[in-house]
Amino acid sequence: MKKRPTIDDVAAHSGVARTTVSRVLNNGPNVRAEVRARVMASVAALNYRVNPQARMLAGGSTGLIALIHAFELDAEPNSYYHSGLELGAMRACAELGLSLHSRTISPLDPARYDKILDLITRMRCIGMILSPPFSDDVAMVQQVIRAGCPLICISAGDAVQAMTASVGMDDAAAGYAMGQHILEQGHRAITFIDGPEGHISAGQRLIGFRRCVVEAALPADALHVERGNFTFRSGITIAEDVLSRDARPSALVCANDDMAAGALLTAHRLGLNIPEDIAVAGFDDTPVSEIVWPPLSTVHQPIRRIGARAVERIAEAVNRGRDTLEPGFEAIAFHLMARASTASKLH
Amino acid sequence: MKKRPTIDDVAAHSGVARTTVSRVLNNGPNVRAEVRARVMASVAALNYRVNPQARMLAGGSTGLIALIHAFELDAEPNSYYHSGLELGAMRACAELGLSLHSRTISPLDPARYDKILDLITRMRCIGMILSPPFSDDVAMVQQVIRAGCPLICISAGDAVQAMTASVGMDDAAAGYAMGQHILEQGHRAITFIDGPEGHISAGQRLIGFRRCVVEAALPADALHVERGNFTFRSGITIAEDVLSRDARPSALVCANDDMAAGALLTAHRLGLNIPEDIAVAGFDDTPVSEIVWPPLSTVHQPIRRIGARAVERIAEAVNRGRDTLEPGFEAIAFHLMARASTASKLH
DNA sequence: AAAGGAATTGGAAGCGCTTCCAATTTGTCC
DNA sequence: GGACAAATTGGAAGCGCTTCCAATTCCTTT
Repeated sequence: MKKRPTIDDVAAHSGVARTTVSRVLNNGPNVRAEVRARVMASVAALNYRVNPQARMLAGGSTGLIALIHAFELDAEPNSYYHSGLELGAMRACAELGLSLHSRTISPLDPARYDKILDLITRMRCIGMILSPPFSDDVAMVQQVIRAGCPLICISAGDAVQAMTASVGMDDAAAGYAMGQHILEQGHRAITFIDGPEGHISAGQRLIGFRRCVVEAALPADALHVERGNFTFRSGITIAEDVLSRDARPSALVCANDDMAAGALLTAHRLGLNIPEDIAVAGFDDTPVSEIVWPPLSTVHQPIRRIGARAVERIAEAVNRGRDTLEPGFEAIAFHLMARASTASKLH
Repeated sequence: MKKRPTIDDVAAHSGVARTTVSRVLNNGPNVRAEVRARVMASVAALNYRVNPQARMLAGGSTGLIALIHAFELDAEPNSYYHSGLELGAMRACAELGLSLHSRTISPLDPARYDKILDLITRMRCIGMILSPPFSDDVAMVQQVIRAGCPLICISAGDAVQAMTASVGMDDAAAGYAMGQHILEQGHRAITFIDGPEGHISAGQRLIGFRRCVVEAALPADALHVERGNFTFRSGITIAEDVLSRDARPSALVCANDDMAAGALLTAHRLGLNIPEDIAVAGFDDTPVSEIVWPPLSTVHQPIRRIGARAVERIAEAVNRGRDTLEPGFEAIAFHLMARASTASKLH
């Protein structure tokens, strides 16, 4: 029932001025190491946590972070991906006393650059998060950086990674892990259904998967690739084509779960048993993967964690007074979820 | 690029003191109607919006709202339902300058009451949202109310509705709407798969559905009811039973989408055509409903909206200085999503 | 060893708002 | 019509923090 300690309590406890505590808290310069340590000790002793509201008020900052995602007619509007990203980002914002403004913009909107710049100029947001496919739009990234807004891109490609920070799961590694899993199950004739052309994550997943196959020294024709577009429908139609050929593969790996769900459906319709006749796997571990039969093997993409990290990275940079994030990619750990849709035919 | 107007700008513009503006903004007493109107006009003219951070700081309130959901082993941890509720609530909180603390508690935890009370006493939250099944735990509701914490329950039953406010979709009306849709398609032999025993929403859906059937003056045996438990698995097994009987129904209505997805699977396995041989419908409109074949007819439950309303209601009450919400149920509009899984056999 | 500068620390003003309390106006009663 | 209470309004003190600027201390120089 006690009141929370304030910065003044910390100051009194460590015998310095409030200003000095503030400096320590904000990684400010000009504080002796000894003093800094003493203040930190007091912070710990009193279990002090800054009041973000007071900080924002005094600092005059809006504390606003913009999360931009693309509106695409193809994709369902409440997609698991976007919700997860937003929820993760929101939680992190709440933790840090920031606020999140999430906005959907069409990649075809001619005014899209202006809209984004407006967020920076008029709404004065202190940082921005771009999700795919905006996270790979070099021109847009350039504009934002030039406007002096700390920017982090979700699952960006190489070009953007060289310009600013990016977070995401290591899709190539995930593809590789899936490759290992599939090969372990004894499959030697595999079809991989890729995502839409130019989609970074899908491309990386394939690259990793292929690398695994190549390293296993399988014949070149062990792996076939088809192009899908991430939708359930495309999973259905491509699987119809693939599974009705003479030389049917024994495993069908799809670059996301929705297509895998479609493939599963087609397999059922063709009277195939899963995984005995055909193993199926996806990527992302969206809720669908447990609402299909058999439960789908997939790679869990920690999308909320990714959203949260994006916010944290921006907050760190801002606290350090930087208006640009260190270029490079930060990988968030993924997990292979081996479920019944790929259970081994060998055991 | 202009700075946002402050309360002092409004005060100057309307020729009163800052204090008076504050009173108007907080619905305080002792303000002449004429003055109130003048201030409101200035607020509108300047497009003024209070700075929630400053308000919290000065008011000394934590601005914290607790969202409690139950941790259940059966349910998937990232369920669409919980995420949606949380996201909606978070957005509303952001809008209102509040913060949300969402917490999962096991309904079996012997310390669950203490944990909840702790949130009120120690964390000093200004309001609480209980989601099912906690929203129907009369003892818990009583405790929270007695602790003087404004409480709103999601989709509560009658007993709780008499004690505090509740929001949700009108499940009985949704059931009725689904009944109308199913009857319109010409079905006269229907099986309804109910949710777990005691589940308020599932029960209401059935009640509404049954009322529709009764009003249509169909014979008593037109509607059969089976008990499911909301899981995909239970949809599969119950459908196996129901669909392999001699007198197979022509429509299978499930109290949620997950069970409907299971039923759909079973129907495929049994070689039935959907919707020709058997129509299938669900409730909720979760993403699965478009990741199955054929796309599932269902009732869209605006779960984000519900979360947002819950927060708004608490904020309203708190602003008005009340520590208890008006008992009663607030219904959020739903929409029937008629898709291919119930397309008419008549047309 | 004295002066100049850099590094470190503290004082104090204010961010935009609520709220206690005092000041002013209005209404009421005999 | 004057005294008193009630209603209405305004002044001013903070809420917990950042930040400008002045004060102090510590090193370097020459």
